[in-house]
Amino acid sequence: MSIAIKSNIKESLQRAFGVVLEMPWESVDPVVKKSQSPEHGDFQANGAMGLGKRNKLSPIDLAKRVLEVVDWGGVVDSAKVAGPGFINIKITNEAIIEQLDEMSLGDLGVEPDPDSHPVVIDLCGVNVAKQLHVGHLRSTIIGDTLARLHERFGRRVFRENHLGDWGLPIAMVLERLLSQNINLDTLSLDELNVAYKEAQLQARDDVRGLRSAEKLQSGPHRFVELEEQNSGAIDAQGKAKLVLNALQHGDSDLLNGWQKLIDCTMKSVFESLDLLHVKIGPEHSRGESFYGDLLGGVVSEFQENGLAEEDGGAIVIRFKNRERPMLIKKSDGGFLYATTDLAAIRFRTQELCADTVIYVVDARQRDHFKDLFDAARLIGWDKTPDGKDVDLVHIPFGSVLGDDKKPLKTRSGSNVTLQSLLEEAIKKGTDEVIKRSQNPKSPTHNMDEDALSAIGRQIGIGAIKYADLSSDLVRDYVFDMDRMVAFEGNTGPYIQYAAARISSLLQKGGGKQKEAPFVLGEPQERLLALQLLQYDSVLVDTVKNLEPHRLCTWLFELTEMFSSFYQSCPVLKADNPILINSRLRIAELTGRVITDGLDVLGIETPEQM
RNA sequence: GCGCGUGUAGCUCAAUUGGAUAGAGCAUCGGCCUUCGAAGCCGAGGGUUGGGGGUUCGAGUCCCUCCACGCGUGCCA
Repeated sequence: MSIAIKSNIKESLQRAFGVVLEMPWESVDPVVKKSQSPEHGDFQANGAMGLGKRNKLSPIDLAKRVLEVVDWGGVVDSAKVAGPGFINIKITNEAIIEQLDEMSLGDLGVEPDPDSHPVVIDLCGVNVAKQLHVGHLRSTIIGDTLARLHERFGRRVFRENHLGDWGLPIAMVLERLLSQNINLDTLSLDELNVAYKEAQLQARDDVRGLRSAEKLQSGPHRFVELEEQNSGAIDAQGKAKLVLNALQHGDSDLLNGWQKLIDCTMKSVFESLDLLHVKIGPEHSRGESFYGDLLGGVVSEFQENGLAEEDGGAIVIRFKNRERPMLIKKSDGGFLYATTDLAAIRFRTQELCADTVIYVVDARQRDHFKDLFDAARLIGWDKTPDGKDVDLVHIPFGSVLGDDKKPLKTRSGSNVTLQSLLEEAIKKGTDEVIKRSQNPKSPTHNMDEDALSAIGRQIGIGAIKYADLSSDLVRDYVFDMDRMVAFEGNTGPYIQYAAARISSLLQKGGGKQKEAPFVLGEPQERLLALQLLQYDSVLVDTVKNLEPHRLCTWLFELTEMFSSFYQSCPVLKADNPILINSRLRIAELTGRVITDGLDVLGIETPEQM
């Protein structure tokens, strides 16, 4: 793969630097990178500058001497010293073709990760009794993409949907529904949600508390349920606490009702998740209730190890380098959200034995996860039972904003439900597909309505997901449906479109060209080939940094290069059969890579659109 | 107050982790459908990278400082 070419170049240079500098070659880093622009060759080595300075040599002289002794092993066409000591390297077409061949015959150059420990990804974060809204969008699709990315390398992944399914808020809504004699079997999520809000209001006695609660935006449960924060409403809360207490002691009637609330919520949630084309189902639900019985043990484990202390009746964990402690037990004996997360991190690292635990949660939870991870390190849950170090990672993504640059809301000020958002995107996608199918020259011309709307869904959803994943995750972004579904430029549909053109081309061209020799005559062919060879290293780079936008940017570049190639290099109408077959095979490989890459992003690739 | 984050073209965003002339997409302007899908291609203009200092062969990137905005900050989740 490109890795092979790049690592060959790197090793050749290491040995050459080693000879010139009279030092062990393994310790030399020639800093080999892909060149930014073709005029600087295919690869460049920047190591001569730093090495020259450290060894009191002129970087340019050093680079020149290195080039005098280097043995490239046949992959390099030319190498020149430029500027202050860059080495610009152009590789031979033969080397590109050889790697391309290998990539095409194998698994696109992707090498499996041998790590057998599972990866845990905490994502989605549904709250029982609430619809999914735009706040859940990012956690869900980023998390699913990171899961797919690891799975692409053969890793085992646990998608953990850490449901907000336990605690006082749930007890409150259950208490209210029961006291109103509402039939839980026929309950809709809308009704449940209304009851939830009413229960919140009932439990709140001061207007200021209500206002401040309304100002809070929505998102995954772990940072949104502050609506409970209030000082009064003793009565309603008192009743709810009785219900909670009975629940915790296993009252079977109440547990039965509680389960119905969950079923009601999740039925609707899974409909939305299905539309979103993410692999999250009932088997991924492991909510707060799962950890309910473990909380007391977690607290005492910290206490027994001298890592937690009593303070004003509460139990806190203190950290050396900061004032803020982590509260893990309230003075009234209750446990907190942090306690549940500690139980979860223990389960994930000690029971599931994951060596990577990734929390895809809003950036506002930074402090919480810093505390959580430090606490886990204090007690040793940063190692698996078999002694492997665990990567504990928080992916702090930014908020979704409306065009007023404030957290996205409807005109009436309520939260935008995910379902309505998805439906709008699907409608736009479908309208566009139908419009284009009117054209008799379009391959979609004779398709029936169902087929067209299936494609419209893939396009609309793809547009939303690509828009979300294609920029740096930590930044807030403005949700602009029109821009996302504009389908031009750096968008999901632009990439899908290229793949659709490729499948048409292959259909007309009579199928795949498995063994056809590659010919790289035109510059567009060469550029496309070099880009294709980077697929594996881009995936590695993306998973290493957990930054899906790297893959997006690369796929967009690949698509641009293909479009440019396709414009200037006739395929089926090329001069001779060798060229035709070569270009068909390049197109086919490009199509496979686009489909594979989009799949990692959780985006479908329609055959026609 | 303290902590964290963000600031790049009119707008939305990149920048291979310190590399060469800061790149794309929208929008604007100009070309290309009588050859494989124009959701496309080719080209043009557009920048004091929030300001100021510093580190070095080299800084959007690292350090200091100031500014603007956002978020968080002990018994909520």
